[in-house]
Amino acid sequence: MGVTKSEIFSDYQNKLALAARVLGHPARIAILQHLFKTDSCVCGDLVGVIGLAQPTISQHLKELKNLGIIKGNIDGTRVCYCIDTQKWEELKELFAGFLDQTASDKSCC
Amino acid sequence: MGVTKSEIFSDYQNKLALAARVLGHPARIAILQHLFKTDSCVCGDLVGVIGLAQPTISQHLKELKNLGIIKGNIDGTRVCYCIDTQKWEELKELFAGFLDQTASDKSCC
DNA sequence: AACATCTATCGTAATATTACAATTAATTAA
DNA sequence: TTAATTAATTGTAATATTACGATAGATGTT
Repeated sequence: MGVTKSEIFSDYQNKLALAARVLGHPARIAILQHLFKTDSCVCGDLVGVIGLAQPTISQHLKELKNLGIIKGNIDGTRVCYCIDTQKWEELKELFAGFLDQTASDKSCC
Repeated sequence: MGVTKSEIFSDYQNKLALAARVLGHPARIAILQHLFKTDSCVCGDLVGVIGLAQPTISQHLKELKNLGIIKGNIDGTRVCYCIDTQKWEELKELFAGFLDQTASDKSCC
């Protein structure tokens, strides 16, 4: 065990959970915040800004890239990352659709 | 290692990541959807609705309760769960504040 | 070419998560 | 009281995640 039984859930449930899981680490939140803050794309200086080793940052960037919300551009020996605004909007809609649910007052608690 | 270095991140970053992590499992998404859908609070029939064993559901409910977004009410031998609407609004605001960020067009990618 | 710089990947250790069987605890029903 | 019902807890196995040292690969510099 220890493995999520994705097959018993809907595509929507899996998709939303996957996206939430990617946001579920402070380093990835910090990376995204930094990418939003700096107008120019950020490269390896994320390692300096956030206090984690280079391979760790690289690993987090990979997960963000896999989700699709950031893009990487090779620029010499450097790699320049930025938000994929299209995908970010999709992410926003995905979460909004879920979070906008409202509970009925018929609740027993 | 394998342990998140929470101490190097801000309270906001940790708080948001923690909340996202709780949403980061399809069973918990399914539980929340079911609680929203059924007007009356749901009890152990979550075990029937979702295809997981009772202790597993109980464990997921515990995490949702820890985050504060659901409440449990003891009703005989049963426990009745529902959304904590106040906390749900706070969660919505937390995510909205983060997701509403927009990237500048000065991006290099 | 030789060296420096930057990032990705590999390997691995420590820890966390997921799932469930078995059990316990609490309440209701007989 | 005894039995039945329901949910939480405990224990544990399988897997995933996090972090980083070491290394490789790619590009730029001298």
